[in-house]
Amino acid sequence: MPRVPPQQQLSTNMKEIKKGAWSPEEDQKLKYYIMRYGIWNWSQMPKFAGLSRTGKSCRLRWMNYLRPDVKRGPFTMEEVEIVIKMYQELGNRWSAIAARLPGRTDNEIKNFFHTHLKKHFGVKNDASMKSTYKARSNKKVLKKTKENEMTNVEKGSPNGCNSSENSNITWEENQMMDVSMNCYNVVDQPIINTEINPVILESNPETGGVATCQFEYTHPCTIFDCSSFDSFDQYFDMSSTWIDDVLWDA
DNA sequence: AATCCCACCAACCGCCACCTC
DNA sequence: CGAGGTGGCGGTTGGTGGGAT
Repeated sequence: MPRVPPQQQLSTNMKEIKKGAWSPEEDQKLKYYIMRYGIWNWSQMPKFAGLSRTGKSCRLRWMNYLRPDVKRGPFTMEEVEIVIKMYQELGNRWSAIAARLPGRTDNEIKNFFHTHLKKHFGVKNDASMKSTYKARSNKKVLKKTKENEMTNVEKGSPNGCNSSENSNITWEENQMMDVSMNCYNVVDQPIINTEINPVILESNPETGGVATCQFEYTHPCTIFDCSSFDSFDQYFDMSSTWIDDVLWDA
């Protein structure tokens, strides 16, 4: 029997698989779900998190952008040196290189290499590569600083999200969401350490009651009757509305 | 001021390795 | 042992913004 691609598997369950840039709401849903229930199964997760995305897409978004320990901003000279050194050692094994650069993702390193370093490889030596990067990097930092100054003045949304028509979300907006979620957990107790180390689950919280299950908070479908809460979506809608109310009132 | 070009980067795609049954 | 499911990896694409003309 031919293998069924994950997209097709999901399309039977989901009305429509969304592609392209992630909206702030989608980010918040994914982040909130993982913070609350951990990572248990990427392919099933979008369904329970109320996301019309493939598991792969969710995983990528989490790994490359939403994960709390992801480091943003320009590469430091030390990081550039490591990338160059590791590339010479390992070649295009980006994940292996990323393992040597805490906070940097393989995707980010790959992009960085293709945009900054690739053209230099085999043409120029390391010193010239680094000097070229340094000049560009300084220019970029200056630009970013200027942007941030502008941003601090112009952005005024109480929940930190830019409520403009643009559906793309910035890193700064995501960080604001982190702050929001830390302050206003919908559960009675704070979620201990999950901001740094989300729980990796061994079972589906949907099934509940499994001995090896490590999640700290009960999945909405086990709190309530599954017929009334058959997805995380409904629960999230209730919770986020509550969060929004608190934040706007504050 | 308008248009074009290019750099950047988030996200997608296809493939493969590993695991489970 | 083989089939199927899942996650991870690397290559590539497409949208966007900024600089050049």
